[in-house]
Amino acid sequence: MRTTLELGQELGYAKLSIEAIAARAGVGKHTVYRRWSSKGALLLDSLLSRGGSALDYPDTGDLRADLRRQIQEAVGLLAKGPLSPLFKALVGEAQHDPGIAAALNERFIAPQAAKTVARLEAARDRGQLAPDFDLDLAMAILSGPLYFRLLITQEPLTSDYVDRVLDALFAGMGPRP
Amino acid sequence: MRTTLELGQELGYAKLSIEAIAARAGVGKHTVYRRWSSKGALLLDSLLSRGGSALDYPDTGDLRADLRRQIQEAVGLLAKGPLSPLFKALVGEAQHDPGIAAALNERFIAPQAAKTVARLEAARDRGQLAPDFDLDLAMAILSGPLYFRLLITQEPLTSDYVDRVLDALFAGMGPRP
DNA sequence: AGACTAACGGCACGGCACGTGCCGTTCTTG
DNA sequence: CAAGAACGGCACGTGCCGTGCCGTTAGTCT
Repeated sequence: MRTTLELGQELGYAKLSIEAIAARAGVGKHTVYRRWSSKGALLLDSLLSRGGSALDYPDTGDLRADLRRQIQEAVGLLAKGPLSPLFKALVGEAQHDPGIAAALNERFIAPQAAKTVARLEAARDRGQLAPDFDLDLAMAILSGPLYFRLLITQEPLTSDYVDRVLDALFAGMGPRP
Repeated sequence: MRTTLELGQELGYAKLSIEAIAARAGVGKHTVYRRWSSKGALLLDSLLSRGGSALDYPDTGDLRADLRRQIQEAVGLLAKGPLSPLFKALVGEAQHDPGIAAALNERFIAPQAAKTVARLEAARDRGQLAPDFDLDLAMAILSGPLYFRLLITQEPLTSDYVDRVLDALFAGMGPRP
């Protein structure tokens, strides 16, 4: 997995081959195929083994600050760090490999989304949010524009942009009497 | 281009090969390579030749209804139609091919986004929106969650979901005295 | 301790699609 | 009507795929 990330950063996902990974790692191809059914599955595990756990939510009581901090951290890892191209390529791979799509969702997207929703829920329970607000939707409105920038328009994800999304979200989310 | 879409729907993008397209079309490979530099470029042109133009905005004066109608139409084409898997695969391809990413943006995403912004602008000029509202951001908040569902969580894009996103957007967008 | 077995690294193989030559033919253009 | 470009067809070398088959190593069980 270490070699996968190394070679992936050097060559890019498109030119990355299991053959080259095995050779560089000093390993037979069988040993790779025995554990991973495809290049995508290998990359998913490789990426999750790095920093997948680092994305935990703080709960300082200040919802907006907590959201901001966690998102900035995720953006730093997935959109700015050296692994960003590989993560994007993995999402790309998910578009034509249902197995990868399912695994990516199950092991990364869904847990991450659940954490966001849980944090929103905590805030709602404390009366910081309108009780009828759709938390899943709020999560999507928060994440959606960021992934949109990352994957579609490919513009840089500045922290200013994150703040603007947060502003917009809270403008429609605040406690309504 | 017709053969590309046909074969693409049959085999899926991953198994689609220029070799097979040329053979099915009764054409030499040179003839394909002369016009398109990659499978992705060919698919982009093929997709744009279909229904790319059908996504124009109505302007009935009712902003919400117009947005809703245009989005439902786009969703029908890109997320529900038979070309949906190919469109998703193209976005996937853009993740590791900067040329495709640029072309996709320039020829599809940006024009579409510009239309949305223009429609919002018209509404703002008529006083239907707060004058200080960030239209580009509004567009992203509208599109983002939809692409998020389409590409990331891969859940179905129901018209109910579209409506909920619209609701959320307008809750934070309405004219503020 | 020793025997058994599963996993291993290395190598070779057939298969496929890539991208690019070269052929002789057909179509377009001036 | 002549020149040249574009064409369909075919073949080639290349790279990686996924899978066999070796002989060796490492872990397990009694």
